[in-house]
Amino acid sequence: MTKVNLEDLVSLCKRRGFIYQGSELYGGLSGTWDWGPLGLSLKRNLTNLWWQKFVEEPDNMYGIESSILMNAKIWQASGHESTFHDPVIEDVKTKQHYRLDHLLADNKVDPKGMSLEDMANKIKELKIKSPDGNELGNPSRAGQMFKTNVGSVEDESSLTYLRPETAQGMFVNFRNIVDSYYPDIPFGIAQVGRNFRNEISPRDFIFRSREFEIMELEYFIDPSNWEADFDNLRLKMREWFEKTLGLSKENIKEVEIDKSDRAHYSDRTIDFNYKFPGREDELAGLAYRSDFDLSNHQKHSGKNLEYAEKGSNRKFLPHVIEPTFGLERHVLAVLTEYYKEDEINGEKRTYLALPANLAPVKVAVFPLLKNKPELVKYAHDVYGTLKQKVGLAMWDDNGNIGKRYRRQDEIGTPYCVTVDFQSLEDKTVTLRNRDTTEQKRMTVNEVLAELGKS
RNA sequence: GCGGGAUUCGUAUAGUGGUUCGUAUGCCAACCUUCCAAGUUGGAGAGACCGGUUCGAUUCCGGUAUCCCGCACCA
Repeated sequence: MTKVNLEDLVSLCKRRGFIYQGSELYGGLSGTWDWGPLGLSLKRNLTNLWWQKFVEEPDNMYGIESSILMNAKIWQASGHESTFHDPVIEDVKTKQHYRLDHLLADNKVDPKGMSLEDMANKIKELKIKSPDGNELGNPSRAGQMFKTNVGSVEDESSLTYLRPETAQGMFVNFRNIVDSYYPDIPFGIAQVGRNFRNEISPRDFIFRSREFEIMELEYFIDPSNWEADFDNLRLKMREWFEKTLGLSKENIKEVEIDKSDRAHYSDRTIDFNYKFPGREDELAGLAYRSDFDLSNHQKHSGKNLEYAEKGSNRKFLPHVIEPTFGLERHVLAVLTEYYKEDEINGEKRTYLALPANLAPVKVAVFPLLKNKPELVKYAHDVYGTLKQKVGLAMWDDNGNIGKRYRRQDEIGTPYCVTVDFQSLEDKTVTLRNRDTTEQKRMTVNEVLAELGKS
């Protein structure tokens, strides 16, 4: 198995036009990434596959797209306004920052519900020192939500945030979906969207950035049998990783999150970790959120969010199971999984063994020789036909045939079609397979059939 | 955010207080080439940014930005 290191991936992504550093021309902006044509194509293919599997295939899923700017009250109700601003305190000597609430918890004080001042006072009162044994200074909050103002006046009343998660968009539309469709429980609301978090230190290429996309599902259930629903979703997620994306079992690890690390309202949370280059970390998660979100919104909005069961008098707040998928992390996982090296005639070859439904370019077409107009002309015709039918096709007549194959290998194009002299006589072309490098001679129609299979 | 290191053509690198910043590869063009990075010729392309020292700075110094490694943070 080929071992990948992150630098090789970053270099390939930049060189071949997958992913660039954000604002690069002006020295960059930490934690932002710009997607080039191939990266975007890969990302969209991935999103489409996800949408197909989790939204279109089942018949109880409702896809939505909620706005990034939302009423600030939503972030109060969800608890983000308080918990997404981590309280920290400074060691006056080392200038290190420590989590204020964690220090208190370590000293057997429950920080829940305490204001920043209360917590700081408690530190003074108990004469708590930093882990290095130094005095602690002023408390502050490490803000994780991007603030902005809606309207022309910039004051408290116009303040809101760029959403730090997509989930609330689904919860606040729960009633809309019920009113429009009145689906039977269980049903799900799904969306793919951008999120913004002012991370302290974005790291590891696109793994942790300040602006990122999440593919997410809120599955509304009857709480009486949540374990079964949870397990079904867990299996479905495994199917997605292993069957749809073809990620190998050894690279995916399910991790049960301990009660102490779980949100207090959750009875079960699983992380799906992937073996990224140099580290194993979270790719997706599955959390049982109980009725935490709906009951909070019911309380804060004052609106009744109960679901009235059909054919009975029962009314209840559905519980929620939430599968979450980091889109950029999926791109990184897929690149990691399919980055391969082998040898052809003693020369190293780098290629992306991407499944055809993920590959940014499905097929490339070349004339065997560039300086023979009749070859070029016919190859152009073939290219035109394929492009019309397949869409994601690429033309290349640069250098020699070997170079073109290698170039396509590196961006993961599964098939290359070459027009040679025999093509002019019998209208056949060669179809070259990326992974085996084998070639088969066939007509253009047969090529289309072959492409249609994958 | 803290500590350490780094930043030179797209990529990977070399070297230098003073003439035109070298190389490989990639890229572009021409020629050549009848299937896996062949060859020839030509071409474009670089010292992150802002200051300071100096007659002169890509080189030395400071700041900023970004990246990498640790810590911390996040999930």
